Amino acid sequence: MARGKVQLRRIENPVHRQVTFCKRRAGLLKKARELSILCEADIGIIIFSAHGKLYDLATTGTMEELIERYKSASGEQANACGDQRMDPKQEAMVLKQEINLLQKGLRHLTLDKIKTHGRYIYGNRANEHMTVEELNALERYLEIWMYNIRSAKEGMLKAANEILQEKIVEQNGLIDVGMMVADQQNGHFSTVPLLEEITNPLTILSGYSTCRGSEMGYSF
Amino acid sequence: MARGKVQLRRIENPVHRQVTFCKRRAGLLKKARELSILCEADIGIIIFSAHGKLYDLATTGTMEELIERYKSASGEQANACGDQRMDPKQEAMVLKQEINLLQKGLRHLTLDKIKTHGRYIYGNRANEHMTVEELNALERYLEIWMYNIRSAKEGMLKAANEILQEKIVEQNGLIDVGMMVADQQNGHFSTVPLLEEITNPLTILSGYSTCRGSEMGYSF
DNA sequence: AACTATTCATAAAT
DNA sequence: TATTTATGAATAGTT
Repeated sequence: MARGKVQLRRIENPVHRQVTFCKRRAGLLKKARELSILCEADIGIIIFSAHGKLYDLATTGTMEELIERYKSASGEQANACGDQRMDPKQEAMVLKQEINLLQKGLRHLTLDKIKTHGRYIYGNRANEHMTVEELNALERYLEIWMYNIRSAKEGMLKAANEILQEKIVEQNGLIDVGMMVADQQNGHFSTVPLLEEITNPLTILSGYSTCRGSEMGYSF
Repeated sequence: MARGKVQLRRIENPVHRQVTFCKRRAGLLKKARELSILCEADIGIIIFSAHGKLYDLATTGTMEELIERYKSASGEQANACGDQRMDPKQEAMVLKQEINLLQKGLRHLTLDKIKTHGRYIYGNRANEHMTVEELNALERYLEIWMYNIRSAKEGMLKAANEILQEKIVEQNGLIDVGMMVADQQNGHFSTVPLLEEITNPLTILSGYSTCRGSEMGYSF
């Protein structure tokens, strides 16, 4: 809104994103309070930050009361599970099959947990069984998935390290490193290693590559 | 805001009040959507007009899910993780959330594969991003899942072996053992650990707890 | 519903 | 993190 039009997509720079989150969150809550006063509306707002922190507002009474009111007010329509999904492409087919597999596995797992109270007992499972074929397909799938998850985390860590490096180079000195870290972090980077430890960011993650399931033969 | 500063009190004129309610309500929801996109926040808004009409918005999943998440996030007090199971309704919620997480991860993975043709490139992803929190949750989930899959397969192998033993005792000879194993496995059991290696299944996972990202202190 | 004149919100800089 | 400022957005009052 100021100093340049804003693009409606995720702000990549984590510092900018955090600052914007604070400002706009405050703005949103202010608008909600105004609306509630000007027009006699009862408003509840729930905000989870990307880190999972909760911010909320209830302009009348408590959030719980608003939630109850919401449930009775909204629960009047058909309770049909609106699983509105996905692209009308042929890719949807593949996705659906994958989801089916995942959901079958999920039921499998969940039932296991319930039935055994945390202790796994083979053969004491509910009536839905997966074939060895399905288990193997799922296992292969999860391995790929896991690998990608760890790659994603690695990528994020690398990106964070690059940002840190830039900042450090910018300042051309180490005196302020501690301050910079504190400044950058907004409370989140406090445990990032110091420069000499992250010259090669990948080394931080070296532990991952040695315990990555798909590369060990087996895995876990 | 325009043509005169607004007083922060109930608008007396009912027509003005209604018009303002419409305009500002739209503005509030727009702001919420923007914030959710720009900063990867999950936002739920409940608005009751003065006459009790409900307007709502959930930027992620359903309002019910956000409410459940709100309850677990705000009521972090007495919910001491006694594994005593919740009511079926709540349990369904948890299940839904798990499925959502899985599906989000699934889209994430699928898009990655498409976009990069097998090579992972951080930052070149489609518009759906997962937070590190979500990635960690998913990773933990997949680890458990994978463990159970392998336990299941192990159980099957054990059962197969028992059948084998019976057969052997029956026939009082060893000639057919190799065939039986090959038949059971369908070529997929080759990487399953042998029984003595997994007497205590938890040890299989012990390596992970030391290299799991969420326990390394990096929180973004 | 449109249209402005204003005020407001806020991105970037400090 | 707080303040400042230039600028885009939201919107009150009008048509």
